[in-house]
Amino acid sequence: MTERPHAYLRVADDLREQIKTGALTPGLKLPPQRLLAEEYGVSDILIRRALEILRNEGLIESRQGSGTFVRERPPVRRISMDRYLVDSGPQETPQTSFTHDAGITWSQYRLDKAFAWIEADERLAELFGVDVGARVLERRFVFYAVGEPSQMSRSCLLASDVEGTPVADPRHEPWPGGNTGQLRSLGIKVDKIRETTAVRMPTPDEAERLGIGTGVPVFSITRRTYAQGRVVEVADPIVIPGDRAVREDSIVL
Amino acid sequence: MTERPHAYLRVADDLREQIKTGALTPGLKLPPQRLLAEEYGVSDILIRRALEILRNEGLIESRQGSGTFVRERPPVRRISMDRYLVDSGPQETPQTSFTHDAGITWSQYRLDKAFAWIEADERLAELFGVDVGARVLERRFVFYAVGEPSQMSRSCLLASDVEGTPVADPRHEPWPGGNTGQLRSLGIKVDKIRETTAVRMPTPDEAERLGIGTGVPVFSITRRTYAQGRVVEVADPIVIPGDRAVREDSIVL
DNA sequence: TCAGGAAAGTTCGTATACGAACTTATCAAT
DNA sequence: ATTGATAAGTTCGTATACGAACTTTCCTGA
Repeated sequence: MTERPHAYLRVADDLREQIKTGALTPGLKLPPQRLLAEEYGVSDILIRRALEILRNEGLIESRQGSGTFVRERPPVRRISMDRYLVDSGPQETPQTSFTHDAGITWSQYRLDKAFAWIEADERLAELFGVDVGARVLERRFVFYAVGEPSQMSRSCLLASDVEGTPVADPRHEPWPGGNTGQLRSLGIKVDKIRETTAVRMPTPDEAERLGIGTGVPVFSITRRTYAQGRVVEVADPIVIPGDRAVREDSIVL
Repeated sequence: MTERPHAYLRVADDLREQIKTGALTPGLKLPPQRLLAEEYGVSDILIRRALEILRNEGLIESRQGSGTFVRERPPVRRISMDRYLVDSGPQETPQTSFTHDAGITWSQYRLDKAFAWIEADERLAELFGVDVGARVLERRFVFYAVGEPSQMSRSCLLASDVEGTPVADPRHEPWPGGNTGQLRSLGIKVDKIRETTAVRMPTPDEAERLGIGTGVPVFSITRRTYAQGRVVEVADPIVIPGDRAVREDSIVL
């Protein structure tokens, strides 16, 4: 690391180094900004800038009125397209794509849900391949694994497919077998799933619901579920905290 | 968007909105901070904070002594595992997985490279499935598409495979057909590729090389290339700016 | 006409300062 | 012993201020 000309960068570099090497261990509380300013011999505003940089990098977390802490690294969850195989497979034990990925059992699983009938806006209509204004069942979920929020999503189904069926009834969630299971109960056989994965910073709302700092990036996945050549389900977006998940993909040539 | 209690967030929101809606078009120069401060009726330091947020989001770019400009939005690049099919396919026109993804021709493609012989550290050894300390050819690349840096990576090959071959000679980069082509030239037939995709904030170094703000998240991909059941190449990490790329994946049930 | 340099404009680094908002620790009163 | 109020500690929002470093414009002089 070459000598930095700017004091706040030097401070940031130094603290980052200490965190990376483990001199500052996760969960540890940093000295108050007052002290840091004194130690480094710079004004408080430079300390604040340095801390903001580290906060953006996801290395630290500030709690107002309490202090600044080195962030804990939560366990990693592996997301793979294979999870959709369990949805459609035999159901010895109840599972969904989510429980599969999170590596948890049905009983450690919980979700918040909110159903609504809406009209497809431009984006949704394009994803579905239907006209704008088409009636759609919008289902918003927040998934918890062992109490920790670890995924939220908005999943949509066409009213023409599900209106008046048990699938449209929130009380049946969570549904063993997940989306694919639900669709199968309607006689719709899912044959292809496409996902578009983007990465971005969370909205303030997402950050709060997922219990992450606003400096932690997220996966934002758009999923299209196909059956007989048409789109039967659209999830847009599926939001997953980036600090506790990785995608796994493979190709055989 | 609800009313924000904090002035600098209001300013940032307002400017962001103007950029998103196109009221401020790419390339345009913003009013100087002095004027902005006056317009919004806040002190200059709040303007600076607001601008820093937008800079981190990759929306604007400040040139010292000159002004602050709305950034040009680079086109979105789609990353899919399909790109590895090109590598191994017939070579009518030279291509690599990178040119395929970026949707560019060979001539719009350029890369910086740096080769070195190193000894495998713990992580690398585990990825390869060899002993720590094994000799490895480390190749660092920065890929440019139409002049814009859009990917950087560290790709490693085992010395036992490549030492003394043309593949180990930097002058042969870029190699038509990419990694797979190189390995084929050594008589190694790639049969499987696995990728682990994480999302995180860029290191300061990565942000600089990729020309992104430190607030723009990146894809960090670890790739393992297999042939006959062993790992013949490891790319760790492949770093791709999150503001100009999305992953595309699909599964057929 | 052209080169050189000064002047103006601009972002950026940095300091001091004060109070608001929030959390934690302390201590007193019931 | 439990509760409730108070104080201390801490981050955060915000203001003013000055000069450094850099870029662009413009003017001067040959």
